[in-house]
Amino acid sequence: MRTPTIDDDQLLDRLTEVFRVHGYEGASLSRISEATGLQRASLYHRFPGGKEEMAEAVLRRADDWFISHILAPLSDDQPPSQRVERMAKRLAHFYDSGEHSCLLDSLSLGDAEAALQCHVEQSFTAWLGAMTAVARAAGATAAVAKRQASDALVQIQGGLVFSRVTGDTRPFRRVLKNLPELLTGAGVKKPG
Amino acid sequence: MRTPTIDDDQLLDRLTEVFRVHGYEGASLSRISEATGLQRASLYHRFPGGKEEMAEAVLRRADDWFISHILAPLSDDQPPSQRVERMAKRLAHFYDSGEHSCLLDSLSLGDAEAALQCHVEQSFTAWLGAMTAVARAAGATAAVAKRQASDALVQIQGGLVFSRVTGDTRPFRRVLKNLPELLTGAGVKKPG
DNA sequence: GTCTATAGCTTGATAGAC
DNA sequence: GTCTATCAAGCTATAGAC
Repeated sequence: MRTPTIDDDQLLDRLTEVFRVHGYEGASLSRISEATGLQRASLYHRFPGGKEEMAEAVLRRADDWFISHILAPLSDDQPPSQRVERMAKRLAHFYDSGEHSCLLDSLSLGDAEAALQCHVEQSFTAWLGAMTAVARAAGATAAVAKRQASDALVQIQGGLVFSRVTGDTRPFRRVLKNLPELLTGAGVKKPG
Repeated sequence: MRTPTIDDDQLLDRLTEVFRVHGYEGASLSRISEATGLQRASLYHRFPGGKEEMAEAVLRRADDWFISHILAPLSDDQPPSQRVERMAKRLAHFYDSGEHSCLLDSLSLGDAEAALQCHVEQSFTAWLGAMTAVARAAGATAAVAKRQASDALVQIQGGLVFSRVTGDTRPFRRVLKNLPELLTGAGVKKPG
């Protein structure tokens, strides 16, 4: 390389934030260039497919992180309620306690390319499936588990919308706290 | 007028849909022109302030409808649970059972003008206030009522996001059905 | 692997005819 | 009150130097 440059991880971090905050259409190359410190042509060197490839790369990496840190631990051998508690804790980190909106939500609005929208839907479905499985493991029937998982995703996404519009993250944090009960029927264990 | 033209109500209908589906940035004048059948210059004749004035007009009309049809009836003299049931029924119509996303959500993303974002937040707050009041009327303390209203709004918005991403409107419809219990503690009355 | 420069198109907005 | 024609600015994308 000729001059020092930003590494892939940092680059994807910055890209993720731009897409998350501005959505697909709002994430203009000017904004991306400003956020990453790279000129247009450099961005096209890293992502020959242009803006859509950038969004796909961002989604793919978010998926990887989400699957390994949040979904996979949902099916280990601990008690279901503890698995959900851990998911809630990691979701709190992932969304910065509600300060961050959801990339899937941002990219689902409006006019992202069809392939992107499809990817978003699949990520959503994977999340739903993992939560359904843990609800089943906690003893729910298939139908009830599916309903509980949908309700959980509804409340998580709604909490994030609420935070974005009002700036008040308390409802989102309340949702996370109530996730174990919602998904496994297990109330929070009070010591003593 | 020289030639027949679209009336204000129809025009605002079309505009509302474009902003709802595409968000503020995605609602380009080309799309608006196509959706309304009016050329750019004609749109500027109706809305001298341009795109921002169009969005403001759309928001203002949505507010009017929402306040008179949904919020005002929340504070009449019927039993609280019946007021909420009526709100749920009208929300089902307003959002076409979840097929329509929320204008407030769409306009809150990304880079709508600051004045718009402020308007969106105020509409959200008015809705919260009306639901808080009906929860109080049902006997909740101020703190509990506020929490219930926030939870209701979280679930409504989350249900709409869920519908938009997955195309499955069932969770949203379930949210509406459960609103009376959530806001007033009244289960659905089973006849007999 | 970055940069400058620019092509070609779309955007939001205006001017002026009818 | 609509239209055609146009503007300057912004957009995505590319060419080519270093």
